[in-house]
Amino acid sequence: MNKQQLSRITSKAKDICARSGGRLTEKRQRVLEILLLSETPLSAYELTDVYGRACEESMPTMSVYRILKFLEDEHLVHKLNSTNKYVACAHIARGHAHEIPQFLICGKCQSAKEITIPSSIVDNLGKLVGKAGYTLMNSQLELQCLCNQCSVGAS
Amino acid sequence: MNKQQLSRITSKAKDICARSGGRLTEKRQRVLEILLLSETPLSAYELTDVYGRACEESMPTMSVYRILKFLEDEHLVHKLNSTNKYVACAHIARGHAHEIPQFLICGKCQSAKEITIPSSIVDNLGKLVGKAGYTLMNSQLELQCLCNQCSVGAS
DNA sequence: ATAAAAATGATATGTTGTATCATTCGTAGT
DNA sequence: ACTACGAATGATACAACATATCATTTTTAT
Repeated sequence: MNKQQLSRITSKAKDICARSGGRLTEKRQRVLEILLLSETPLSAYELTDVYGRACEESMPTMSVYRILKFLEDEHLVHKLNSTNKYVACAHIARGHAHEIPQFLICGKCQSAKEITIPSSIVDNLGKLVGKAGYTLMNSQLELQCLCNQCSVGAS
Repeated sequence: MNKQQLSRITSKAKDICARSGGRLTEKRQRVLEILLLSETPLSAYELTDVYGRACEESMPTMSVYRILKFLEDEHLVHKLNSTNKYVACAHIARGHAHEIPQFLICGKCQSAKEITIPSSIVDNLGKLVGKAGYTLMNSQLELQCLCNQCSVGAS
């Protein structure tokens, strides 16, 4: 991602926050940028480290958690529950309808790709869940995968 | 679950362990029984507490983790990654083909129901993942739901 | 009986996340 | 510009989840 793309995204992110009455402060923006630029999802503590090295000043982990919560509430960041790590939303630049995201997580290189599953599949899942006596509330799936690059290079 | 059912399951579990060269020791069996009898998934530390109260002797949490790992390896127990809790496999008594389980987790009462998703849906998911440049390695889904009982009683 | 292997205990520590109170920063109203 | 208020952040403590490592006990095979 180049600087122009990055600034386009953060600008869009500012709009999104403003529309909901929030503010994308400098620190929040920096945290978001770190996630946008990261090849892999990061834990809150990893983020703290990266922030400290990148910004010449450290931030308490507590603040990182707070900022992550803010960004999650704005749908700018998603948490991967299976790995306890955080990723920037892949849809900030375009419309950002914040549908429920699904993730493909490579078990080797840890990369995570955000995809949107066709509603037909989600509907089928919902029906199945209904038959089992439950109601689907949230369908953020996190699928353990191998990315093609890691598949090819596999020993 | 009554005593007879329980003993049928633990007997079956012993067979499963024996076939793979493992042993369902008394402590392992007790841990499994606690999970079989629990209404909800339990964390390792909750299990430690329950064990201590039920068995008149305490077990270090480290041992609980080891036993859980053993039981997971034998496919007698599953870990819910989204909640860091553990459940007994629902299929020990019958064939126990240990297919990949999926879970419906009630966000209100915390109950978890293990289901098997038709291979057609899993296949569709797999194709989708393939198009995105990944290979599906494991499809234990954990779906956040509301169970019917909690839906009805909802305020 | 004994040695080897498996299981468990004890202790320390690493990782993830929350609670709470203090302080700083931004903005609106005067 | 001043002030008061709320939002944001800092500092500190601690809770919950998990692993590393070495010691001890139990089981199994010879």
